[in-house]
Amino acid sequence: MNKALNSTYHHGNLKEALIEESLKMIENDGLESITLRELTKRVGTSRTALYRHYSSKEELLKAVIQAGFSKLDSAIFSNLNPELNIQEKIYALGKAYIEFATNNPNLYRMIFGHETEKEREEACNINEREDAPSFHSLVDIITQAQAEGLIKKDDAFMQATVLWAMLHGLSNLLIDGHVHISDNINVLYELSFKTLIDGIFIS
Amino acid sequence: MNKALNSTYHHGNLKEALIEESLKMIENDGLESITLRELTKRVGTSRTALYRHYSSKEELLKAVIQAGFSKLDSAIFSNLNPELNIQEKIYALGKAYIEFATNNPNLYRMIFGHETEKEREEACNINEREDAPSFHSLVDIITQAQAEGLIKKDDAFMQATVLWAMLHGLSNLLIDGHVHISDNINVLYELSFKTLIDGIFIS
DNA sequence: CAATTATGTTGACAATGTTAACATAAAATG
DNA sequence: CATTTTATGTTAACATTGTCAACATAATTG
Repeated sequence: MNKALNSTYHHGNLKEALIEESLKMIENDGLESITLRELTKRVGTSRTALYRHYSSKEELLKAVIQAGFSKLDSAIFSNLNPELNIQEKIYALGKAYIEFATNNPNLYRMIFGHETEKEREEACNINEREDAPSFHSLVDIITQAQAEGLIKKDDAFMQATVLWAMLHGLSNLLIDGHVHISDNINVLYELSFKTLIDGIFIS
Repeated sequence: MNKALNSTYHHGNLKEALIEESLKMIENDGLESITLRELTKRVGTSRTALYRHYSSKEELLKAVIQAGFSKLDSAIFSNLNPELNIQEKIYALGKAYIEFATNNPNLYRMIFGHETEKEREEACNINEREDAPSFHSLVDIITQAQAEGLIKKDDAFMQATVLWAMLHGLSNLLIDGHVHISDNINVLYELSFKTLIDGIFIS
């Protein structure tokens, strides 16, 4: 920032600035609003300066997605009170997840929805993705809960996936306007969590 | 089709043909592959002919989305064996849902993921959307199940949403490559359904 | 048949991502 | 320190794309 006032032929930290500005634009006006010309204008460089740091727009957006995942991760886990018991932890974590999605709808949609065909194919070939480090934490929590006899003994990875699917689905339905219960999000989440505990069916 | 060989200044059923071809292109090469020039070339008209039927590309895609939802609806409900009991019905319906998504990933992603900002805002103002007529059927099934004492008495709309969220989340995770269990989809679905019945937690 | 409407075509334009050629600063090297 | 190399930024140009205006042709209506 100390260079901001000088005559700066070199920006200084263009690479990071592009991501920061992209995040802002995405959340303010949606992914569509990101055009290289507008983005670089806001950052204060010429339109093509970013090609020194990213080989294409796609590549830049990939980096933005990674940054977005980091934000999601930290939103979920950084404020997690360690004194909670496991059930409370999962409850809080799920709630934080959905709150992140509804508070940052454009970003959430982007990080989960914007993969190129190529990337998707790659993704299917690679067995370990670092998409969601938080997912591994979730598996750990569930494993621990199983050990403590709180959660049914089953494939913890699968159980984590079921939980994630519920949160992901709920988030998407909410932010894409398929469910209209703006003031009842809590009620919906409560029921979801209750379902996770007991199911919907009467057994 | 009888006009296909004539010198056809007028296409005949361009409006529908555009949707059909769009659906093909989406499923073969993804939404990105749809460019008006390519689309109209395939259909056999000039680039701008479609403006006599749709006011913009967006408007055309909206129609495609509607067609996509119809396909989803019919995939879920048209093959639903009426002799199944309610639990089996919900199981079958959920399975059909996920199979549709995994068999038509690009289309599924599109119908749920491609809303303009404007549309989203509209969506939030309108209380009744005809997105998912199937959703209403689902609410009905759940209501009926409640009456028969099979499902816990709670807000059926909310319960349907929870179920939908699970299916939607599962579908998205699978088709976007966030979960890598290509051959274990059934196992994952089984666990999801079991969770719906009994929950994950030990109570 | 004449006139009106519906539908299709052609040429042009602005916006966008990208590349090539050039410019300038910073870093490395002697 | 001087020079060379590398990193970073700029400008001009291009192909692609969605869209529009003006024109052309068919279908429909009177």
